[in-house]
Amino acid sequence: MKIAIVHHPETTPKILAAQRMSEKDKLSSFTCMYGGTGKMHKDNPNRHTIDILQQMGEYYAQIGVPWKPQAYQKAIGTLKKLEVKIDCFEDAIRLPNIGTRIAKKIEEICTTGHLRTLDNALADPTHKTLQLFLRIYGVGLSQAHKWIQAGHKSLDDLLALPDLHKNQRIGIDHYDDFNTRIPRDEVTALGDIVKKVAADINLNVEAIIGGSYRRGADTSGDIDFIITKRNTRSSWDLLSFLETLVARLTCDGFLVAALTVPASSGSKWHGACALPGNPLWRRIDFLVVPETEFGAALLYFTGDDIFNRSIRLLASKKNMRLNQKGLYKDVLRTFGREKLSEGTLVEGGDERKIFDLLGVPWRPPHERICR
DNA sequence: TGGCAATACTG
DNA sequence: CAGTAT
DNA sequence: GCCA
Repeated sequence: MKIAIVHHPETTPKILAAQRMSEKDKLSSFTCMYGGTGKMHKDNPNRHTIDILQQMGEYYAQIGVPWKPQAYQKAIGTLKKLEVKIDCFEDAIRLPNIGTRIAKKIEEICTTGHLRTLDNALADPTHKTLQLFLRIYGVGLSQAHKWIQAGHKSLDDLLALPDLHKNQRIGIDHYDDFNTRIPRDEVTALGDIVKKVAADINLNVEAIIGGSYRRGADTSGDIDFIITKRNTRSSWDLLSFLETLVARLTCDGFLVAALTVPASSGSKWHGACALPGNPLWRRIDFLVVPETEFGAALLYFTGDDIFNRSIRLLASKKNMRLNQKGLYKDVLRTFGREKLSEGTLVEGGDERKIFDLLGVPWRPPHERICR
């Protein structure tokens, strides 16, 4: 007897095509699929709107409101790509990542020149103090609030405290240093010193500068080093090298403070360095990675953070997981998306392959500026 | 209306 | 663990 | 705050 093959409605070619389209549409909403150059031309017609929304987002971040800052960042990302001025609710609301609330604010900004909610917020003297304290390395909302609650108003007030944590004291002592942008040329010069010493210790080691520097920025907030060594399969293989490197650079007077040191199985070192003859302390981070994780580490340390979050979210939607060590597949999660299994490693060594496996078009670092 | 990245180090 | 950092 |  012949068995009739009946297409289930959802498997007809037409429907399948439609489903593929909807898959594609879903993916197109991920920032990482398009990236951005971050080049905000001085003539961007929305620069004033962007500036105000930026402050509004920062304000929410500073008072610890969850998720809104990210929403503002995404909205700003949309405006930055435009070449036309958006000055009314109707035009704004059509744009991706701009909903009712932000569209209203855009209209207010364009008609009055400012945002009343923001003006009120920034007029609050307590908030000024909060902003001051939050820019201390090692100080977050929780600590800043406690200090404000206790009546402290200045960095000098804090320096008089007997129970400051080690890193907090460094953060305050070098408050201005750490909050001063580093010109690209200086990052290059600082990097050359590290590279020279690294090569002197072990020729199989490669040290590259990631972060905003790799994205082509002309100033950076800190220096992010990714260090790898040929034929290594675990970051443990690099810990002794890192120890030697840090010792040598400290001895040379280049490294001037250690803020965090890797655990026995760890991989990151945070601290400060200074160019000979330059009194400014600069934040510097080392991430040591085995060759097998180099691509994932590079992706992670190149950022920007919006790009990272976007591509990691995309991975998780595909039942995968992306972290600084690699891309994993078959990750099991609960209905609440809580992770149940690590998944199996698919790729870690090659940055391009990770893009490919995720279906994300490769883009050079300077096109990963999404904020 | 629920989800929004994922992980390392300090105290 | 909560907090801070990337 | 925005989006699926």
